[in-house]
Amino acid sequence: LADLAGVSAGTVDRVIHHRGEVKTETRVRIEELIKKSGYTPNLIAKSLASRKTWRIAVVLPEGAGNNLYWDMPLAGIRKAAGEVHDFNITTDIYLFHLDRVESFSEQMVAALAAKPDGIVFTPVFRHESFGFAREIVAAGIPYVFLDSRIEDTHALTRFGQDTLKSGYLAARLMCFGIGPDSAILILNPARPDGIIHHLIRREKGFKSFIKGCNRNKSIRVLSVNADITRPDEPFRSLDDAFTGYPDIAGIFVTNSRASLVAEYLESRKRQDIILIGYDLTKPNIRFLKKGTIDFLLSQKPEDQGYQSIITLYRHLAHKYSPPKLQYSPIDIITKENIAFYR
Amino acid sequence: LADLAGVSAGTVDRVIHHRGEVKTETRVRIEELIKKSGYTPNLIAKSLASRKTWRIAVVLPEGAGNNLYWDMPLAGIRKAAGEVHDFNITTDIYLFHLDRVESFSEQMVAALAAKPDGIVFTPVFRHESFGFAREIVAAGIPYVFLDSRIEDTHALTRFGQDTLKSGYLAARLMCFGIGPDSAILILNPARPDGIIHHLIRREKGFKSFIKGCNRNKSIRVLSVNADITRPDEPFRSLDDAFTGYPDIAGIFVTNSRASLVAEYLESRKRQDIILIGYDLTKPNIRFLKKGTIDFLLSQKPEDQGYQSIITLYRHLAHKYSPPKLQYSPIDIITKENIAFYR
DNA sequence: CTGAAAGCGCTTACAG
DNA sequence: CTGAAAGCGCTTACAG
Repeated sequence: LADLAGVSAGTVDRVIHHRGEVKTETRVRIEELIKKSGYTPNLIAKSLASRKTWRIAVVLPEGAGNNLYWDMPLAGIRKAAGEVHDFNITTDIYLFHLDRVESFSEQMVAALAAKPDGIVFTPVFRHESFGFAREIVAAGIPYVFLDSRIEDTHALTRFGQDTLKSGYLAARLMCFGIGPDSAILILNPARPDGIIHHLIRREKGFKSFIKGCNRNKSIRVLSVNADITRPDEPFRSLDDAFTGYPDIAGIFVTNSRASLVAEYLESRKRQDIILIGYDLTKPNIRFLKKGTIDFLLSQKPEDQGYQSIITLYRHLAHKYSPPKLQYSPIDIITKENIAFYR
Repeated sequence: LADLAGVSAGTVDRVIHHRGEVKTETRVRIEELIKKSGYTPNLIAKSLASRKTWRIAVVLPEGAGNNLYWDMPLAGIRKAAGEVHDFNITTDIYLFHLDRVESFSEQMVAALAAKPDGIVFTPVFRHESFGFAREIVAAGIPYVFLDSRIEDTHALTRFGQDTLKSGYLAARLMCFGIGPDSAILILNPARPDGIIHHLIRREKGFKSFIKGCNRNKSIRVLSVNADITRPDEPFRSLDDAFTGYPDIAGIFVTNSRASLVAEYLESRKRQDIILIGYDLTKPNIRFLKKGTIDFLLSQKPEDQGYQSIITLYRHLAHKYSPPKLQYSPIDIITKENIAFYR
């Protein structure tokens, strides 16, 4: 207690929190004392004494079904929620279905209706997300983007991956291992409504690196979009590609569905093909361990989820201002180091 | 407060902490209530109320001079120390010189003399470390190994890397990129008193993978120990190796001194050689960015330092028992993803 | 064996 | 503009 030096704790509190109602003279005196004594507030006591509580709403795609990816950020969010619970933070989670815009909108509306003090959400649907962001700004609520992101300068911060660089990195690995005079296939797993922005950037990054592939290996690149919602299309697309380009020696899958291609390669006995994909989903890990998938790039989704909550907590409780954009490391995972990333 | 159900807070406290002096009858009643109400103690309040303070002693090699590696765990330790400070933990750091056993012993003695409540140390000198470990056990102080480790079942936990697997991983990358019919050089940077145990294991892992190098590339492996404390020896050893084996196409350096080999390769205009090493030291990063070093494997030393303190805190304050052995992920770092690991 | 009181380092009304 | 009191959810002696 810095009140040993003149005034009462209440007054000291007022100057620390700039709550006015203090004579300039005594304010200055206390400020100097704080500096001189190297006073640093005890956050523990602060949190215990403050009756203030905060509610954070999280709107996230559901991980069930075949989109297991989304269980990972959720796990991180749950962990962080547990840790900040004693600091008077409660966390409410709203899950939506990735294939229905209305589901996203419903959950966002529900989250907003609860009037939270902070929001974490995944703006997968661009148009709608811009609308909601506007609403949230108008309500004066701080918010954080998780995983996806839209160009929005009002967000407190945006967690994500440098998608261009991640395509670059994939190409670097491919280029390192592939033999000369061969072809590479880029597979974009698409949906009826098109390809997600993310994947296009990864493809772009990949292509731009391959162009300058060192050691002049003379590599050709072709790229295919396969609608993964239609059962037979991926296999058929791949068969077509191999017929047209028998010298394909490497395949790059731009999202988490490399396991689909791995199944194909096994069925066609072509495990010699270099296969690179994204994300540590269960099926991907299985094929990585078998050697059918060579590399998986991972963006630490648990960590992103965890950080999104912690950042919001620090902002609410301690007025912390994070950098506007926070990229996760792009981990390179192989059969040999996967054991340490689980 | 669970005392709303019968007794006083003091009594509840006694049953929670098994402090005896409670009639069995009321103890059982309270225990049931705790379960039923889903009571979970507020750690914040607990820490604030408890007058107990703990001191942790950390004994670590000095990072100054040419062993910049050791600054990294230290950074993690400092970060953790800051975070647990409000939880009544103070951290004292004792640095020793890696090239003098006596320095290690002096610092260990000093650390022990302070009678800390927990100890983190790096048992680089095996013989002496066993002796100190015995002393610490006798004093009943919990301790944690950081980075290196010795076979000691009394340690609370040992943080480190699976050195065998890390050699394995290096070989996997080398094998993926190297052309057929070539030779690989393993360089062990040694000291006059021999090679550190660590490096031998890495070499062993590397060799065992290369043996089964896929696609039958017919690779030969030679290994060289170069005394890095003598200025000219590394370059001379490398010249000798290249004279004997002109088809060397890849070099694996078993510790953090890959930058030394990078300098050599640049001076001999042989940047075409694949170079794989360990640790994100400043010079290593520089050569990685230039492309002279192809891959660096990193064991998250900051994270290890950070975790060593947090683990000890959780053990002291909350009786947490960690797993006996904790391996860090082995990150694969390239020019393309280094930016995200700093 | 159990309760009542004081206190951890802060914040929050409420007097004056 | 400033102080004194009460309280956050616990722990720690101290009575009885």
